[in-house]
Parts: sequence; C-alpha cells; structure tokens
Amino acid sequence: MRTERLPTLEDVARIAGVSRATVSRVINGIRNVDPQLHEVVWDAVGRTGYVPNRLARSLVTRRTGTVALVVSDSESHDDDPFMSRFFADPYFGRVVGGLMSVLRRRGVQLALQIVGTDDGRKRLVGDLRNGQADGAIVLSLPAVDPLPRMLTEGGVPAVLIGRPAEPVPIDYVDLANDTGAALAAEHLLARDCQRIGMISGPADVPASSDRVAGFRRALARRGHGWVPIESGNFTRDSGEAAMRALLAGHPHLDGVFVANDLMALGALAVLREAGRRVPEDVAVVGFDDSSAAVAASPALTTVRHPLEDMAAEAARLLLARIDDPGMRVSSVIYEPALVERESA
Amino acid sequence: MRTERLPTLEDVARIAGVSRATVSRVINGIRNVDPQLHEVVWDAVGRTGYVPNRLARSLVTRRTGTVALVVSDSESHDDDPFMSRFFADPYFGRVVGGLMSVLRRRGVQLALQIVGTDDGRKRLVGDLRNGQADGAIVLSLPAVDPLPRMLTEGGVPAVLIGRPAEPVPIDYVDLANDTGAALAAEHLLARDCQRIGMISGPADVPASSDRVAGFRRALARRGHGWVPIESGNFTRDSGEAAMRALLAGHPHLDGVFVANDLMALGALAVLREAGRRVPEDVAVVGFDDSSAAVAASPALTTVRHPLEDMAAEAARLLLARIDDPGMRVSSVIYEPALVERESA
DNA sequence: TCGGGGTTGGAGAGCGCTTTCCGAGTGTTA
DNA sequence: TAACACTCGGAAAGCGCTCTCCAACCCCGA
Repeated sequence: MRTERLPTLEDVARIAGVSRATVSRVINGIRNVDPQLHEVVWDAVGRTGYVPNRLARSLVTRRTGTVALVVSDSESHDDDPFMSRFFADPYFGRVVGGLMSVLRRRGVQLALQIVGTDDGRKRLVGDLRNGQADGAIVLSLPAVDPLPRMLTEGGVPAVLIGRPAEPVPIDYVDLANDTGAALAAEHLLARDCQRIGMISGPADVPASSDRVAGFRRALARRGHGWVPIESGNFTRDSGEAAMRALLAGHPHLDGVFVANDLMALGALAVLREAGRRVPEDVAVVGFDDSSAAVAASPALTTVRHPLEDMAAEAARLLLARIDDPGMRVSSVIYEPALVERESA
Repeated sequence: MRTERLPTLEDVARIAGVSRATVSRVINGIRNVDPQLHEVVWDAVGRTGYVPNRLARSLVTRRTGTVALVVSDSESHDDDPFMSRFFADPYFGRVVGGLMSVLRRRGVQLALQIVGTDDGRKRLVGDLRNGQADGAIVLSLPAVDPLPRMLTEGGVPAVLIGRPAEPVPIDYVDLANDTGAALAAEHLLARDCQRIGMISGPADVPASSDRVAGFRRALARRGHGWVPIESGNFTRDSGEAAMRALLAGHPHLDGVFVANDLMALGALAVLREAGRRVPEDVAVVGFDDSSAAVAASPALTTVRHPLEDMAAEAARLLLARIDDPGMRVSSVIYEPALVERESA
C-alpha cells in the first residue's frame, strides 16, 4: 500500500553501516569508494529495494531529467474542440515519436504542457524557471505568440519546431517550406499544366505564407505571373470549401497545389464530385506526406515533410543547449522532397 | 539568465515583513490570515514575481499534480521502428486528446513514459511509488504484460485503457469489442452477403480476440458456422497481405470485416487492384472510425470506437482513485456503434 | 479584574537528497 | 622518522517548501 514508508537513503545507509553520503556517492558513481563498501552498499540497496527519489534529487541538483513539450495555443475556450482535433492529427504524434526517439535513449522524460492564455504562458515560464523541467520543445500554433520571447528572456532552454513569426534569438528547426512549394510548382509545370491554382493555409502562419511565397516565385520564374489562391485552415473541410471556390472562379483549372494533405483530401472529394478526373483533368499536389496521402485515392503526390527527423533534431538541440546554455543560437532547416504518386 | 536566483518564499516573507509560514498560508489560502497581512503578502508576491517551486512543494505534500501516461511496450530494441509507428497512428493522439480534455481543466499535467523492458517497468513503478506522479494511465501493448499487476501491488493508482489480458484488480475502461464485431456481422448479413470473411488483429491481444469472437458468434447465430479469417497486425501493409491471402483462398468472397481501419485501407487497395468493386462486389466494414475511414475511397463503413471519451473517463477514474485510494475497483465498458458510409 | 475559549502568527522540524568541508588514514619521499 | 601529498568516509548544511506546535493575543462573561 501507499502508506508504508519507502526506503530512503538513510535506511540504506543504516543497513550498510555507512553514512548517507557514502551511499549517495556509490549510487551516483561519484568519487572513488572502497570496493568493499561499494559492494556492501549495493547489497543493501538490493535488500531494501531502494529507489532514489527523483523529486528530492532534483530539488538539490536543479536537474529534472525532464523536458516539456509545450503546445502553445491561442486564447482557447476551456472546452476546446480544436485541441482534440490537433491531437488526433498525425502531426502531433509524429512530433512525439521523433522526440521520444532521442529522449528515450538518454533517459529523459517528456512532460506535456498546454497553454492557451497569456496567464498560462506566464505560469509556465515561471514553472520552467523553477526547474519544473530542464527545457522545452515548443509547438507554437498562433500566428504570433509571445511565448518564444518570454522563454528566452526567462533564460529557459527552448527549441521551437517551426520558425517563430517574429524574430527571436531562439533555436529552432524548420522545413524549407518555400523550396517545397517550388518543388510542387515545378512538378505541375513539368506535367504541362497551364492553369494552376493553389489552396493555402492561414496567411498569418509562417509555414503557410512561406509555401505561398515559394509557389508564387517558382511559377513567376516560368512565366506564370499570377496564380489564383484560396485559403483554408488546414482542415479537410476547409479544403473542400476552398476547392469549390477555386473551381467556381476558374473552371478550367488543370493543376492545383494544396498546402497540406488533409485539405488535399477535401479537394479530391470535390473534384470527384465535380466530375473531374485526377490527374487527367486536374493534377493535385499535396504537402506533408502524411499517412492521409497514401490512404487517398488516387494516392497523393505530395511534398515530404520529415517531421520525425525534425523533432528528433529539436530534441538533440535542446539537450545540447541544456548542457551548454552559452551555445550559439542555431537553427536547422530541412529540405523537403517531392513524393510522386498518382494524383500528379 | 538562469543564474540569477529566483525569489523564494523566504524572500517574499522578508519583503512582506512576515514569516515564511504566513506567506505559505496566504498563497495556499489555508486558514484565516488577517486581511491586511493578506494584502501585504500578495503585494510582495507581485513585486518579487514569486512563483512557488513545485518540486519543493511536492516533496513535502506528496502530491505532484502530474499523472503519467505509460506506454508499455514489449521487449523492444532500443531503436524502435514500432514506436514511431505507434505515435503516428491516430490512436495515440486520440488518447492524449481525451486525457487532456479532463486533466487540463483540473490543472493536472501529463508526463509521457515509455517502458519496453521488465527492468524499465520496475524502475517506473519505483519512481511512481516515490511520488514521481500521482498516478498512471496505462496503454499496454504486449499481449501479456506484468505491469498492471506490478502497479496494483505497488499501490500505485492506475487505470488501464483496454482490458488487461489476465485478471488483475485494477480499474480499466474498455470497448465492448465483441458487440462491435457483432454489429459489423449483422450489417454484412443485412446486405445479404453470403460468403463473409474477416481480417483480424494479433490473436493474443484481448481487443483483437474479442472482435474475432464477437464476429464469429454473431454469424454463427445466423447460420454461418464457419468464417475464413486471416490475421494481420493492425498495420496497413498487413491488411494488404491478409486481404490477398483471403482472396486467394476464397475468390467468391462478397463481404469482409476488417478489425481496424488501417488494415481496411490496405484491403481496399488490394480489392481495387483485383478488380473487385466495393461495395458492389465485396462489402467492407472496418473498425475504429479513425480519420482514415473518411479519407478512404470509398469511405469506410466502420465501427465507431469512442476513444477520446474512453480516455477522458480513464482520466476521471484515475483522479477519483487518487483522491480516494480505497475506492472500489471498477471498469467502464463503452458501447460501439456502426457508422454507415459507402464501403458496405 | 480574572480566567477560559478561540484566533492568528512565528519558530522550527522535517520531506529525501547532494555536496562541501574536514579529518583520519595511507603511502611516498627526503 | 618526519613531512608531505593523497585518498576516502562522515558530519552537517542546505535545496524550497509545508505544517505542527506553541505562544501571544483578543474578546467575552463572571
């Protein structure tokens, strides 16, 4: 039962007939301890079933062996349909998987934190400064988010996944979203598409605006000075709506780049409904190479987003910064690649 | 910078001109404190920017305000392709979303823990008993897992998601998998399918064997004494393989129940490849109602698995047990429902 | 005026651990 | 043999907080 007191260092020391300090030294492998005592101590540890208390240890060492995964949401009502959607999206899971792949083997724990209000952010930073965790990986959802700056100002080691909207001296990993979009543009051009459109994400999210910019630039370089764009919010439904609008305004469209796979799914449905064959009548290129891309029919040609690798790199960066807070601020940009399937 | 010492209770007390105890009482709202002092203290808190140190507090209160989400894996090699697949699967995210929906508003944190070895399990239980977290939500993947028993024996409040393979006195939430499978069977029969097959999950996982049993029983009750079954391991690829095998042995199949949506996606691909129309030639029913179901084409008729609700209930159960460890052990079984779309 | 009950603030003892400081013991060199 | 440098174990001071005592005080009725 929970009630019975667990063995402490003190207990082990008593049984081993040494001092608390010695037991601590043996357990942490710090300094040389006489091999005989060494054995006696481990024996006592085994007999008592002693397990060090992490809390107590952290209190004095100022190290917790935990990093926080912070999801920074915009002002969200307490019961929050968006959040559940966010978690169900493969995006979240891929990030967690990538993080865990490096944290796990270093024995570091991951604690999930969600903040939706400025008050929450303030409390979070306070807790982190107090050593609640050794550092933070930040997934920032709002277009403009004060959290990254608050973290650097608080001296909390942190790494963003995705470039911050406004410049802040903080480590981050990101994808070359513009290059990815250019890849999509060139693929459509190579297929000889003439009337090309795009479905974008929200304009104020950096990842989204970069995709628009990259796409536009690549097309412009090849003589397509103007591209019709409809925007959605990265959900399937918004993809449907945007495709409908695009089709209404430009019925002769023969190619479309959709800024994420989920919206592309919606777009495919609308195109099918409208009697357009994909890719024969309209070629479709998605973005992310999520599991949805291969589930779609026709399977989606899409831009691969190596999210797991990026998350893993973010974890490595964070651990490095925790070890050496003076490290130069750095960012790592991943190059996307086009994955050709059936839709374009 | 991290180096500058953060204000402590002591500092606040000094500034407010009272004792540490008084500040503590004001902050925790415990006992009456003279309204004047009350104000002075809060004022000092504001001026210093004091934030209580959770670690120190937890050390003495024996409460952390954190619950662990434990993913118990079977012996896994350190670099583990399976785990990343697991996280990318919507299953994980849906559970996290469900848990957070109740934990968040209670101000409880979630810490992610992965254990793959018995040694890891032992350490985990030790840490939990030491107050690393107040309790645990357990996602047990191996068919037979010692962890649930270890937790109850260690007196750690814990709730499983999914029935334990062997009986253990522990709280859990589960889905009536057999009923869900029966729903699928009846739907196929109602469509007048005559030659029905099934693609199951691994035989030793309770959720999987329950689905097989429920499906068989329901068909048997309607005169179908024997059903061809191929098994996969819940991945898309294994669904493809199983469908191929099924089709090879039973080319005249006109209905198939697939034990999860991901495998159903694979099955659909194989059927299309084989020139079978769905649902005209072969009706397909999936299981889970994951996001894959609506992305599929034709959209998947499937059995809804209210995972978010179950996870939320698990969180509630856990919090209740933490509050009252003497509480009677209970389990909550959710009823599935058939979601009819295009594939059957 | 005095005693008793009820408040309220402060002193201080921990929670379980690490780590500095010190002194005792050992071996090495002159 | 003395002087020195090392090595290694123990005592004890915290880490930042909570909470039990206890003393001081107030108000009231007798």
